[in-house]
Amino acid sequence: MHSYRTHTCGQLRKEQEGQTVRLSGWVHRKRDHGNLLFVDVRDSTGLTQCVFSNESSCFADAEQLRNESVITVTGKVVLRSADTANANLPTGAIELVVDQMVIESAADPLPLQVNSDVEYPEETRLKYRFLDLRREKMHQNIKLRCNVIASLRKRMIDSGFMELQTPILTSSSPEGARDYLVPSRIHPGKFYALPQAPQQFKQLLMVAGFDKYFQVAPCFRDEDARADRSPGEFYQLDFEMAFVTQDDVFAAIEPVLAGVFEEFSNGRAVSKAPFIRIPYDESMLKYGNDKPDLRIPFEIADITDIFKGSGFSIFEQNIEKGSVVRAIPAPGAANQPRRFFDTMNEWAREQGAAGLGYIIFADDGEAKGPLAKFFDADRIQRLQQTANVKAGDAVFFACAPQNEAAKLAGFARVKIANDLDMVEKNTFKFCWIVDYPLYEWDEDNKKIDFSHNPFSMPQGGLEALLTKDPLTIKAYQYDIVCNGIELSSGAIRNHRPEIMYKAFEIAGYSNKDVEDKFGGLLNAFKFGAPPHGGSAPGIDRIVMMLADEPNIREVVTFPMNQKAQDLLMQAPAEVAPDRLKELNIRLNLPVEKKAMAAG
RNA sequence: GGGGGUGUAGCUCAGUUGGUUAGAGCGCCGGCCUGUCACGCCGGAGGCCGCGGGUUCGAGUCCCGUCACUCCCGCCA
Repeated sequence: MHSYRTHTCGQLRKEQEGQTVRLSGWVHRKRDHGNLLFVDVRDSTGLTQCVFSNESSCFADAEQLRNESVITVTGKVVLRSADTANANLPTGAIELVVDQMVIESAADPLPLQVNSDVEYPEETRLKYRFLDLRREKMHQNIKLRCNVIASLRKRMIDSGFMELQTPILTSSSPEGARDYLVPSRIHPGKFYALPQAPQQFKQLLMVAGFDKYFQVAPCFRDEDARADRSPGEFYQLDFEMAFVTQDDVFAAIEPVLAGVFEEFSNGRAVSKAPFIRIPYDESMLKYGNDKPDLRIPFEIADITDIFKGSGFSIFEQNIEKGSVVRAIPAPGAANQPRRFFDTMNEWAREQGAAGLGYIIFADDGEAKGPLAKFFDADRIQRLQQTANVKAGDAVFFACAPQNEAAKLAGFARVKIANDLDMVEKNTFKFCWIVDYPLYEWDEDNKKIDFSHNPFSMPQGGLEALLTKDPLTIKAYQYDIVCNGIELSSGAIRNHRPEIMYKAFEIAGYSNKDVEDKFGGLLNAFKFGAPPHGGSAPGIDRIVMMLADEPNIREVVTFPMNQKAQDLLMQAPAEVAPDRLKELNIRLNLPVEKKAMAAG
């Protein structure tokens, strides 16, 4: 006989009627009828109703059971009568009539209820994560995560990728985020860094001739958290391919992502490969950002020209100074109450804008609103055509310098869509954003800097770097976006040392700077490097979308809180003085922290 | 670093215009109950109303400060 169980709690059916079986699990819920007691016993696979009658020798013990205690019960599988069967439960045709019970582990009163889906504060959930993870929804999310990762792995391997590991203790990498540093004991004063991504290693693997690499890669970045961004660490499906163009990379990963989303979509629609491609500049204009939510059925348009000479002096003066005007349609909003428009204006001011002008096209086509008088028939027609609005719609105007106007219009588009409930539901809409600028103007430091990844191959190669205005050069750099969330960015890499030197020179780095910072990679490129490229979709975000969760912590087993603390394991923590001494580290804390440490 | 929101029982929340003894549901403890499956019924314990200060005859409620949590901005190529 098994010590703990012959079956799992989700397993028994009417076929097992009459068998003597043993189950182990948690007390999910107890229903005490005095001389008859029902206990739902739960494990990872499901629930089984166990019945204790007062004739059973373990009845008294069972009455004392608290929720979430762990028990092993032995008894006979009995068919439930028609009026007592539970059709909502997979095991509802039977029940276990218990004659022996062992309490494996008694539970204290609970800080959060496992058998309920009531909401608890983040803090409680994280401190008692082991209980939170027992709850139905979290349990399913984590199972989903496991299945998604297994599916990604299988699809990558079936496509000819090799899963390879790269170091966790490494050197500071060139990504833009802060590193997590690990002090070296053997080399006083020196530090390892945890990888922000295996970027240089995967490129080295290409130089090493492995052709197609992937990894479910942990990445570490010391940046502040967001709802869709774990503090500290997260996982990427990191991959890289040799001898590929941008289109080859897309063709390799699209079926993997589309396939995984199809597999776990639960009836929701998924974009078919190939995904549409939107140049960066176009995305910034039409959506106000580089992560468009294509579930929203309307786009932003530039209408700067229409305001020129309109007589609306505030906008005209700003346009003189270089501002642009962007139109954000609000389809069908003509009949919204005045409050809708006032609220949008207030919201815009909260965003730091001067406000949002608007025009309403009544059902009969008449233009209304404070700005309507500045629009003659010709302007009305141009506006309706350019912004794609008609009778019954409204349109908002954002007037500001180009980047600000784009950003405000982008936020307004999302807000309008949400407020008017126009975001298409039950669908995953993918797109690629392509043709990112290689450089951007760094206003703080008054210099040209890389806008994204310094390792991207410039479009036009060395020729472009030598002849074109740097700010007009595009890179073979791309993001994949789904429903307004950036899943990954990637690039065709710059594998030519002479192009790298030149690219860095334009951003103000000497050859020596490049050699000092990226010597390992650069050196590798001098011994026969294949052209290569790749990407790294964020796994946590993929699972978060498939689980339809608004927060990334809902799909991570043991996440840290927003302040990068692990409330369960009490990390980060102080360490013993002798450990610091061994590492040649002396603390120099700010005054108030010193006081706290001393106290 | 900055901004918004929240903070009342173990948990989820209510608490009127500032007014006497701060409530409910779940959980916990005790009692009753042989067909429940969110079992039911009766009873009980449990509160520095985040903390500090102020206004007031009187503060959970108003004001100031502070702390914690949370969301957002900065940041994250």
